[in-house]
Amino acid sequence: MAKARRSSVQSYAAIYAAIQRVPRGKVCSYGGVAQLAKLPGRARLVGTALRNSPRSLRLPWHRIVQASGRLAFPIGSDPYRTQRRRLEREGVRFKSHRIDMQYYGWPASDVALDELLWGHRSR
DNA sequence: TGTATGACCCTGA
DNA sequence: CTCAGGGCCATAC
Repeated sequence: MAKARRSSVQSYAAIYAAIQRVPRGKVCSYGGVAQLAKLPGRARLVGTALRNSPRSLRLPWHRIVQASGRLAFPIGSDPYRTQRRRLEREGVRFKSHRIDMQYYGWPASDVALDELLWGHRSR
């Protein structure tokens, strides 16, 4: 069976929707967004989608960081400073160019992720 | 049509 | 901590 693959347009939509869900003051990794968009293993696509995202969507793009807690842009670069400023304005603290994902990461656990993916308490 | 390039990630050394 | 290797794959040229 060939893996059913959504068109990139559909994937982008799912990715943007996932990004919109990240709460203020929290951050999510590229891979995390991919999972939320039901595109596991495709973190790279999230970066691509973000890079090509229209300003009109007003996405909270700054809340997407690397799984390591570092920003994807080179330290000191213009976009790095912009993203960091926007995060700090929301209360996200940096420790030597790094964010504590245990503390600021969202969703907070695999269980929380499941609920987001499959809905609350299927029971 | 082939190759290169990335706003990535994980594992293992 | 760094580094390499393998996976991922839409885009650009």
